[in-house]
Amino acid sequence: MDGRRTPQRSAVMHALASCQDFVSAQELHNRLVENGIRIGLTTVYRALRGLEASGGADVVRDDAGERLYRTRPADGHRHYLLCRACGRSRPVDSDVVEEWAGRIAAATGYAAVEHTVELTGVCTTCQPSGAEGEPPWHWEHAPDTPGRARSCAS
Amino acid sequence: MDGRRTPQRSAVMHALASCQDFVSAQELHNRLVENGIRIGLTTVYRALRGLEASGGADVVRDDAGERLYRTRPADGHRHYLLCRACGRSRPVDSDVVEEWAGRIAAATGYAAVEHTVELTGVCTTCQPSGAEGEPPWHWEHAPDTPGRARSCAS
DNA sequence: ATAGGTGCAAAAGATTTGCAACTGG
DNA sequence: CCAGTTGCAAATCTTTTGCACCTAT
Repeated sequence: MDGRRTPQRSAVMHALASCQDFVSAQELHNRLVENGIRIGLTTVYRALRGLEASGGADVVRDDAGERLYRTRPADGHRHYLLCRACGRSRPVDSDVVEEWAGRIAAATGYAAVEHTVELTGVCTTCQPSGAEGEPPWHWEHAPDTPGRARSCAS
Repeated sequence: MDGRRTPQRSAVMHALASCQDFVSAQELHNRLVENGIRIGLTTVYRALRGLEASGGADVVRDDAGERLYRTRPADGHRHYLLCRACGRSRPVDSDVVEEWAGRIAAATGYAAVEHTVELTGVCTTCQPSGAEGEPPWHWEHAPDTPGRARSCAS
């Protein structure tokens, strides 16, 4: 029901797991190839889709509509706070929201209520020290590519 | 700062406003054309992009990554609960979430924290009466197209 | 053996962009 | 007038699919 075990899939799962942040299918594919792993982009997409379906990964969409994946922590359902500058993400405590969602469901009578919650901001490391208030950049793709400089374990 | 006033833009704004639910640029374009309004799809996209930028409309992405727009209520920032069966949406009280987001921001030190919150479920009208528990459909595109039957004011 | 997996090239779709013609103020 | 708009066609870009070939089990 969940598929066969193949080197490619293991590679994708491992690559995703070793990177504690959200990555796009294409980024993941690049890394795999750079690390000498022969794998097709299509396969990466399929593997990620499988993970998503089986609940093994969380997904968000960046502003451009691209899907970003991240291995889901063992304890299930999670929401994240992403840094718009460096792309790093961290799970946040979302009990309040879970309850809120449940209350809405009860109050409205809607069935099978699901929710999507995403937080984005600029982490302390990325904040232009000294500059108060809002930073000049406005949630576009980073000027050059500092935002794509997600290191992970390569 | 917000552009020139043209019949096309007015048409888009009016069409969007007269439809109290989320619509895609393409759907909106279809309706406009069906109503005898000559307008290019490109223009609809541009008008919606403008509205989004000026805060005149809220945007969500459906499961296929398509952008759906909805006129934003006069009182600003809002979150919605969408029915996965009929596509209808309703604003929900999200003070709790707003506070929660603020708290997270303060606790983590992240700056300029923004949030995205989407709730989806099956409204009472669409719930298969008699059938308890989870409906058989699993958040795919509706079997045929009952979900696209958003009436609005045509 | 054989159902499932893989990868290439091509298809699909939504959104954007180049550009020449048009128009609100 | 003329900067801002429009709309068509063509370009982008991510994700999916057709298909022939491979490989875990």
